[in-house]
Amino acid sequence: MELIKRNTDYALRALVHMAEADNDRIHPMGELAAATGAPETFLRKVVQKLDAAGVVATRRGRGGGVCFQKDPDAITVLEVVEAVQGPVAINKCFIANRECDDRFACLIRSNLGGIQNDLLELLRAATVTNLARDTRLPA
Amino acid sequence: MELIKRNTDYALRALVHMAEADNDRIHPMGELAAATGAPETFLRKVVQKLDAAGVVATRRGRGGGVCFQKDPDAITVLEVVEAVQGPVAINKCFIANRECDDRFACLIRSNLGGIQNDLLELLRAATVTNLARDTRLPA
DNA sequence: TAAAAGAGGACTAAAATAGTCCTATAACAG
DNA sequence: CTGTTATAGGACTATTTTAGTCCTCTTTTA
Repeated sequence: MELIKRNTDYALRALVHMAEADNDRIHPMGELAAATGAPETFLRKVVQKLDAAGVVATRRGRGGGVCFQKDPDAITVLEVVEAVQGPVAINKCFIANRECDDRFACLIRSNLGGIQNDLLELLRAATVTNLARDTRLPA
Repeated sequence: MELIKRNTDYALRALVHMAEADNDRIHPMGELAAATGAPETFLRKVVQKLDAAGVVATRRGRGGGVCFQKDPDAITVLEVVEAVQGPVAINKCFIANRECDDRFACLIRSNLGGIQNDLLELLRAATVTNLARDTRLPA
């Protein structure tokens, strides 16, 4: 099981690519597709979600494309994952704080709830800028 | 996205149910299916994996069923998840330490690697006994 | 006003998840 | 030594999620 699906992976790649550009220029989809290795039509959908979440802004027409709407410093991995994949949970019962319908779901709540919180905290601690910095270092 | 799929959920429920029994008796599949709400034929498969992983032992024939092979104190959530669902990873590139084929996968490695480790650590910290204890407490 | 670019919806393909079913094998009671 | 109760295990099916495509529409600007 992977926490990060392909769409989020593409999103992170695209954001890191953008963060690595010296200036905060606008990046056409075609460029992002080439840089990330994602099919352009698919990446479009991913970027639309980042747009909806206020992470990036897009412009149509000639000279259009994608640029940051938030400072890459302030964009967390959790934010990207949630924007692109939807909510992250340790178990179904945690999504949107849905009420549990039996005691077993609540067993999950009581103890695994801590794990859930810690996991989200981990994902909140990493930002696009972190990732971009690391990428520039030698392997 | 849920970290814990239905099969693991059933496994945890069954193990907690077993841990709650006063004696370490043998539990027939039918009993476990009733206690967990899982379809018996499906639960069978799940338990087989727990057996293969050395978490429980099973006996066939009259009076047969399932019992702990390891102390429930020593059975971690990570162990159960891995036994039933397979490896847990933050991204594909982490499964079985597979080599990355491009720098983006390695971007994921360098920074998200820490998250991966922390996540596994979280799952290692919770045991079946923990879950069973919590379940007995009032909501 | 035509070319370049993203928006958005409907659609399809592939893979993972969740289960079912059927036959075989083991253990034990009588 | 055989019938009954129980798990083993493989093949199969259904459902859902993930991944991707395609086509038409709108926006932008040279």
